[in-house]
Amino acid sequence: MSGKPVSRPDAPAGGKPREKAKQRPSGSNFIRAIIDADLASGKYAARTWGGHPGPARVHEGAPKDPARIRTRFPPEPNGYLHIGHAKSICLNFGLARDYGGVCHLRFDDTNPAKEEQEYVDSIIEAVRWLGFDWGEHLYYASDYFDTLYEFAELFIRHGLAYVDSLTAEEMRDYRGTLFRPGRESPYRERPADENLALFRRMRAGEFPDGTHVLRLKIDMTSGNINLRDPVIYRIRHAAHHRTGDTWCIYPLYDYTHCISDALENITHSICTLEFEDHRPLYDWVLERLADFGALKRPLPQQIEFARLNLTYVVLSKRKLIQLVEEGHVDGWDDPRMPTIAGCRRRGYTPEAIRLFAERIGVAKENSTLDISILEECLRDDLNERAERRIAVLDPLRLVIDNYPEGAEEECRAPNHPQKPELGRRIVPFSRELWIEREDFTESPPQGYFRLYPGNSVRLRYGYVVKCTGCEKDAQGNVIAVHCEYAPETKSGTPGADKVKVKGAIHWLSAKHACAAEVRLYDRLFRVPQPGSERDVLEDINPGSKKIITAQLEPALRDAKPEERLQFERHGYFIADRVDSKPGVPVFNRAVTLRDSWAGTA
RNA sequence: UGGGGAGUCGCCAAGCUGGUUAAGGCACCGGAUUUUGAUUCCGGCAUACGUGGGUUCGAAUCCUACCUCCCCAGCCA
Repeated sequence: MSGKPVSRPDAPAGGKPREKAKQRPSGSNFIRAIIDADLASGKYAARTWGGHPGPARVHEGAPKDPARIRTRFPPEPNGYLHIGHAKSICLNFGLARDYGGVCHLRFDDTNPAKEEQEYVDSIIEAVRWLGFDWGEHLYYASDYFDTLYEFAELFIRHGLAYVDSLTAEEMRDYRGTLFRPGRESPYRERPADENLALFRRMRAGEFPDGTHVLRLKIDMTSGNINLRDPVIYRIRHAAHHRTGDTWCIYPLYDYTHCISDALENITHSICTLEFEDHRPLYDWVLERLADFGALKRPLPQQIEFARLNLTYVVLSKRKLIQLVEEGHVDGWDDPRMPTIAGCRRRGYTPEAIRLFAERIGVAKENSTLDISILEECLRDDLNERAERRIAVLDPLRLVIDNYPEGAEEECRAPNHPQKPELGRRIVPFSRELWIEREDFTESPPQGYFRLYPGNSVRLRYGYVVKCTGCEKDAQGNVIAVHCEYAPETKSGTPGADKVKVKGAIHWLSAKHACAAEVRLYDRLFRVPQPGSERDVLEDINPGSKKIITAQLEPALRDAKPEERLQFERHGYFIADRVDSKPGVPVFNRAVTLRDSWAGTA
């Protein structure tokens, strides 16, 4: 697989003069500090077993080398992955890579009502596309249903779990509030054998949904509500995408996740901040199981970090689903969507997303990053790699009056200005060209150095031309610009540079150019915090997608699907992987070039 | 009226076993190169670490009080 490691930021990349001060671990973060300490203390050195030694069978995929650092990325297959998940993926897989460990991909599929195979498939594709490889370590929480069940009986036998028959509403009432302790359920003191019998009947399908649950017996007065006898099993007569109708009781997250981690010998279980309150429960379950002899120490430890927030996008699953289902976007992979699939189709590279994850760091402070940081990462990556091409997005006819009619010639344009090894291609030149409408004006603003009557510019890779005037239609719209060229200024010929001009514009021979569909994408939302002031739908940017017919240079006709190119002076574009046909590419604009000229727009 | 977290430059983020000129990135501002107003390059950019006290020769780092923000009352994850 293409698990090409991203170079660490503190790895001297090309000997840049960055190591002037004393070398600091710029990639350091609090999680690495924890791992470093665990490694230094030899916490995992003694681990030699290949799975838990409890009453349940050892999971067949149990890691063979448990002493290594082991992380996991544990999505619930109930939606598409987005850029926020990418942060977690890069973190978990990155840690494993840097510490010579492994990272598991585990589907947290304990709620059959929400989960689907389609999501499993899309998640696998997304993680792979990002460039990460879990090797043999693809797991499902549902792989552990048998073990989880056996452990539950263990809790019951030890008097630490009981079947509660309160209704959901009653249970909420008994739970208390944030400020008031809860009360114990009247069913709390059911004898173990009765609980066991009831639990088995729950499993056997004798009860309808919602009639009973299995709860851990911890502390109804705890200030931490997660410890007020959390429910660990509920009855759900629903088919599961993997286990079908085998089960009608399903374990809940808090109970499942920690045990799954332990069964896989995860060393560091990294999750987001909102689970901080759950850590005591995570530890409680595992400690008891270790006490029972069902698990061995050292146990995995949960570590929380701040999830990613980005301006101008929404990342909540609910809102994303709404955008798709109500048709505000063209599906999960709409190039304006912050999903991994959307980023891919927009033209993002896995490298750019990994670079982004590296740049933003990891900490526990809630923060919102500006989307421009992501965009800049794409530019950084594509600037290096994307070949340059010419496209005129808003064509205006330019006639070179002193150029022979019917004549044509070839101009050579390098594929990359800094990388001659990438070669060059031919761009035909003739008397009538397409130029960008915004590259001509009759009344130039201060500092404008493109075409206007009397001014000269260089036609990139071609000649210097001097504007002589323009033609207008009845409404006064400019329909053609006229100019005269200086034959001695052709690029690549001796003395071509003698004439100095400030501006250089791109152009295409009208006769040779081909028309193509180009989609200009902009931010999906027009405000930094969509939905914060009004309904999120009202914050949608009505101009987030513009479809135009642009003129392309001949070489662009053969662009392969997903080929990424820079359209000079415009930005980076990708040949759409879905809609491009052989010889008829359709391009998506991934991101514009930076433009420091204030006169633009 | 409970429990759990976080506050370092415009945005992220190191440092936090006390002693550094308080890393780095992004943004921004200069200037140089440039046939992309791109890229690249060079330079600048926190006497300041939520606030007030305290300990100390010395505190972003320790103590203390306070302020602000975030999360938690699913048989979701």
